Amino acid sequence: MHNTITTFLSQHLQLSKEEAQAFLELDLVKAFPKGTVLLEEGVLSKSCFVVLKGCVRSYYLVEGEEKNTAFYTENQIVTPISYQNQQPSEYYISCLEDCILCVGSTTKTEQLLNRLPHLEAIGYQLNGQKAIENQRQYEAYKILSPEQRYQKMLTENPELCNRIPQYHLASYLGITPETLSRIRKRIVSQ
Amino acid sequence: MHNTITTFLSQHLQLSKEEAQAFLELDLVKAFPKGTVLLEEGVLSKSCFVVLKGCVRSYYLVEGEEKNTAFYTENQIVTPISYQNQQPSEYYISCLEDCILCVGSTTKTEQLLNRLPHLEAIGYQLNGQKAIENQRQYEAYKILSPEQRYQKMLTENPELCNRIPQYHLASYLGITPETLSRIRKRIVSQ
DNA sequence: TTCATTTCTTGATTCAAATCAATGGAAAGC
DNA sequence: GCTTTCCATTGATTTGAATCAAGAAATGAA
Repeated sequence: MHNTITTFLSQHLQLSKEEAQAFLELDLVKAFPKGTVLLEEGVLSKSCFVVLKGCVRSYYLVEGEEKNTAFYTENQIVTPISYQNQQPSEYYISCLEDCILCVGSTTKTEQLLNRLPHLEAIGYQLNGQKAIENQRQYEAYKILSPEQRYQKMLTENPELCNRIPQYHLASYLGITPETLSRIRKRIVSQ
Repeated sequence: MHNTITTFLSQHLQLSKEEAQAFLELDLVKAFPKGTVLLEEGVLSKSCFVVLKGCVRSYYLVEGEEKNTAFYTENQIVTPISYQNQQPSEYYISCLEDCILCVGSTTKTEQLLNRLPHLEAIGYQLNGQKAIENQRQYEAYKILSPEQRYQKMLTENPELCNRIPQYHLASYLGITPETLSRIRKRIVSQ
């Protein structure tokens, strides 16, 4: 387990051994079975997460329909808007698979920042990257047709396309499962 | 002019007089006539902007069609992705109206950060806010119907709806001008 | 293995927005 | 002023995705 965490950390943060140790000592890692709801609509988020193993999704509930907005897999950071702005969440987050997550809270983050002040600059960078990524995704969604969005997904995230049930993928792509099925048929027969 | 800048600054940054002075001394403010292209596809962006007066839009050129992705008006910050990651831009930015802009460059930003190191933390915050804003916009676009998107625009940004030609607004909303016209008709007759 | 549940596919129909085409108005240029 | 160009509206038609409705396949549990 410690190994998984340090692997993740080294990929993102270039920490010294002491620094990595600081992370481990905070005891942040927890396991969650498939289906666990990590955050509910209307609730204040107390935690952010890093996926060490498994898959997490976020989704809005609109007129009884779940609308997936993101999937998070190994080494990805899940920071609910509600966690950042301390407003009630507008969406849900739940585990698509059995998960092992690094769970962060404001107090633990504070402790960490106290021990490792230079992490603040890294957070700065991560926020900037996140802003860019969100903008790109938004623009790609607007510009591309459903079929093009699926093609993009296929090339950029082939593993995810196999890992996730199609109806979840369809919801994420903003189409019905039926339409996704037909798109796939079209692509195969070309 | 200086007044406009200091007004903007005070709204965002809570600067001392000395700090505000540092901004002014860098001579960042320029005027651009309507139609000026501030950034072209394929080009490396050398500048970021703050709109002091006027309106700026960003758009992709897809198969000869302009697809608007954002409008920026007074006091809004325009940071091209290309400026941040120093990759060729995938989209255009141009002036919808005659504009007065505060123009930032990497060298000027450096000078500023040298004089006012505490601005770094503010940039940190702004990045975080931007990330949230982008995410919300993306999710709203996915969840809402064209009509709902227009309604949202109307309530959140009524001035902009009057300020911008409808066909630009339609492009931004991801619909044709004809459809927007029909949506407007529907709403009025209710 | 069998049964049940969940997920995916296929077909027929409906519906909303795009497209095509024309007209009416407003702003810009002379 | 008038003309021209650009923009908004309206109508008729087409199109692509949603919906409705069955089945088929895969997955999981007993």
